[in-house]
Amino acid sequence: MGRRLSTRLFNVCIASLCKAHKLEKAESVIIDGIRLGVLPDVVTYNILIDAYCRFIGFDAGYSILHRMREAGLTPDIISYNSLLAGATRNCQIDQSLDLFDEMIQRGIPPDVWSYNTLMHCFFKLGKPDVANKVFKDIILGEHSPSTATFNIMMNGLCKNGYTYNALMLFRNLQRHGFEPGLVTYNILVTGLCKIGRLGSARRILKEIGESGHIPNAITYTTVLKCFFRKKKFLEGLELLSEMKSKGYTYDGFAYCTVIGALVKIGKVKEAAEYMMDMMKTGIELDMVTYNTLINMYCKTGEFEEAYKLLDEIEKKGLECDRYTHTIMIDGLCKAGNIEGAAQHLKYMNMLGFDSNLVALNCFVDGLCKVGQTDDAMKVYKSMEVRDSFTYSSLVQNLCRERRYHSAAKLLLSCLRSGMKILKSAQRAVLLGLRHSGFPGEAKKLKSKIRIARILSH
DNA sequence: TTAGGGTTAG
Repeated sequence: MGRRLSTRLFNVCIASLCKAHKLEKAESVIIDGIRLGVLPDVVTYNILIDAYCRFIGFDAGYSILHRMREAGLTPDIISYNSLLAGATRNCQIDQSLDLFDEMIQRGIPPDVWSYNTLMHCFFKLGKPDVANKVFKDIILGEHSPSTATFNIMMNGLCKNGYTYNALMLFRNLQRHGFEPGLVTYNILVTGLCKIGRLGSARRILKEIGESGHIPNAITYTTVLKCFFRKKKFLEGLELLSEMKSKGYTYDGFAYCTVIGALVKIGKVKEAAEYMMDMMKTGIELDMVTYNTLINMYCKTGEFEEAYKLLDEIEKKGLECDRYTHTIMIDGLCKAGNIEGAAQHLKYMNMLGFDSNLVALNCFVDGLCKVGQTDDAMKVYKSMEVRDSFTYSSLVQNLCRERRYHSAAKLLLSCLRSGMKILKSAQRAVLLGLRHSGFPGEAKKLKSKIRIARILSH
């Protein structure tokens, strides 16, 4: 009894170290434990499999299985399901299928979790048809489906562009007595918001209330994000105050949504208030949170604060990502510090972030804004990949300098490459040509635009 | 052990 209890406590300790990403420490605790006579059991190894899969990779997780056998222990269904989850996280379907073979061979029959994970893997690979076959197999097979089976199915359908099918499945299940949990509702709300069906999303939100569930951070941030994306700022702010009046506690995700949205609509003062709130709660800042804050400081021109955060990130052992660099480059450009932006771009390339389209687009726009349009054109010509942002920005800036013929040329090459361009950029070129004494050119351009559009469809 | 929300540009 004493021995079992200490192994359990030992596993709790290993699990919390693994959760905190401290794998080396967890390993050294295991060694200490062995010295003290507490031997790792199947649960210990299962915790390690999951952590190694999550933080290092599938192969590292799989190697724990060997260690387990060497220690004289037999992997169980949880060991295999953790490995399946690891393979699914990286969309390694071959490894998943090999694991199924291995499980059957070793006399550990896959359970409903194994099939759920397999179905999830096919959805992640963008193969909803195969995923659907797995789903049918679960329904008709010997295992009864779990709530997660339906959740993974509905989530997979939404992510693969079949949100309405997910909604139909949901209604069908409800008719058969299925009682959705908050996760199910959130999956549907997310799916509907992603395709812009705010009305339907709101109906689901109402149903959540009627079902007796209480919407959580995820529900709110999802709907909030959708309001802001659809430029329904007023409704977004109303929802925000509703959340506030309900005494709703935010987490890091919710704070990022709110701060990001407020910065976007220029309400930086309010954004800063939310930032202070967030700091008070003592939330552990991750890269996304840092990026959100750096973006806020860049937009208010407080670069010193932004650089302080960059130092803090480094001290914490975190690594800036492409968002961080893009935010810095855009911020410096917007503040007119094109030199600083160019330097940061070089620094970013030095770090190995070599094909950052968004950062280059910001730089091109920044160069135009300080009147260095020819330099912007040079950068544009050197770019391996361009998108609708690149062209829209250049065309608009060329028009501002009354260089309508160059703008027209770029406009056409954009449309001829099958990309869209901002309507306002198109209008600027056509109006510019017309009003600067080239109405004939404008007319010709209009026809060319029409043909380019037809050909690109 | 599985599933859901957050950060960048015209």
